[in-house]
Amino acid sequence: MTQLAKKSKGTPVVEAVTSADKTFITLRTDIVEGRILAGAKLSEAELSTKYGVSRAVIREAISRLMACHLVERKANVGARVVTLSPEGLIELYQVRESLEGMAARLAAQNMTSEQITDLQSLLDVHAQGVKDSQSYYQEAGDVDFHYRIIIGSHNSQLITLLTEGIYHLVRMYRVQLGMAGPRVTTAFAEHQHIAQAIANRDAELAEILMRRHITYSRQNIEHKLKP
Amino acid sequence: MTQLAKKSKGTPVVEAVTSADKTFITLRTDIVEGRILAGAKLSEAELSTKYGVSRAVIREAISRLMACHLVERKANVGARVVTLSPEGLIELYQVRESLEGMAARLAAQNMTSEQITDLQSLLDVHAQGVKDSQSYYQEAGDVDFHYRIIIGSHNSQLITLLTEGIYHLVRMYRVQLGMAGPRVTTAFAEHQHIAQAIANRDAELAEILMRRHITYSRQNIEHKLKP
DNA sequence: AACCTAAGAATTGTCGACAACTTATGACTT
DNA sequence: AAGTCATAAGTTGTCGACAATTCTTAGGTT
Repeated sequence: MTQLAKKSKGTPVVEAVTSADKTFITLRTDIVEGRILAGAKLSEAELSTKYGVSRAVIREAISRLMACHLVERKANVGARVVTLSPEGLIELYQVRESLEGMAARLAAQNMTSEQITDLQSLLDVHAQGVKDSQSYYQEAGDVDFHYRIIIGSHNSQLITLLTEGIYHLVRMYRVQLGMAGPRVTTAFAEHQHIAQAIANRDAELAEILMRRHITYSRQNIEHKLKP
Repeated sequence: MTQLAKKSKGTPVVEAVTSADKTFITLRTDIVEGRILAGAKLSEAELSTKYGVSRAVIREAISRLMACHLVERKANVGARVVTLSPEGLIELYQVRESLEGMAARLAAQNMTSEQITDLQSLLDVHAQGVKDSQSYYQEAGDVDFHYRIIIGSHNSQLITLLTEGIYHLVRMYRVQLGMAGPRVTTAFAEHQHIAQAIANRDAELAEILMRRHITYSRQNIEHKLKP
């Protein structure tokens, strides 16, 4: 009886979690946070003994990592963590600029007023963090801000694309290439302007500001990479 | 010896093809072209006997279909072809508008002059097809036009996202929702303008025209869906 | 020494069987 | 009759073994 959490009769409280799920999550965080390096080989036998599960489970987990574009696999050769190039990170930011720009536009149109007030109160909390310069929480806060706008777009295709795919990739690139978190202080002001545009339901402006915000981040990265 | 095609010594001419590869491709075309209907269950045992392979192969193929967002799977329940809603198709077109708009902009900057002349000669061929109104080839031609611009963006993240993911989804939605191919005659003129902007290396205009082009397609679909 | 060849080792792909879970069936209670 | 519960049947998840392929290494040839 591994499935404990059920309502008395009807639907389960949480989705069923297989050991492949857990292995996938574990591997994903290990890759994203750099404990498994870029280009590293994912040996099925090795991982199998390490996590105490069969190779089938490992293969399942690797399949999902491939779906996230975090690893690549060649037939009869094996799976490797994707190798990172500075150009690849730039390309990713171009995609982000486009998609998150649209997310901001749709968010201005589709966010509920409750979601908007939540977004603004989130920024109030961040304002305090900026003063105290708690860089760790600012990294998480940045993710959180963008995440809420993505969700606020109410476009499920877009949400899936960004939250299940691109975001993990961006985080991995940042860690692997030794980038610190986002530009803290300046970025915060940009966040405020974006939130204001959304609150005003100004879709065009929200898109422009978000694109510019991400463009700045990209340029910031380009500058660090090619001094 | 299933791997025939090798050079005398070095790298194989074609990538190795596993039976999971073939099963995946077969299932994908069956789904995209509507031979397996939306919402249909993909029973592992059934497919296993149908294609004469083990369940492991079927599971591998289904994993890749999930990566394309063509099927969804719940743990201990099974995989189903994604169910289609008109809203979902609209959402997809919003994503396309954003991504292909960027593709056009990048193509104007990055396409080689050879790629550009190829693109223009493709349109010359299409011009003939429009006269003869060969609707089948125009469907393929539309795909081909967009495909070349995507490739011309030279952004590998974007290329993967569109060609391995979104395009198959769009085709499936179109078939399932009984949409005919794209708006033939008017769309052709739009293609010509986009190609011209790219040839002129006018990135901004190329993006605007492409976004407008896809917006028109979306509105065309919205009109057909809600009369 | 460099290069090709062939056997051996190691890894991935595929298979069939069993375990765990979900759904369907039917008896039992109120 | 409706609902609950237990059992049965069917499906998916996991496992270990074998087959097919790739990589390694030792040997021989020029």
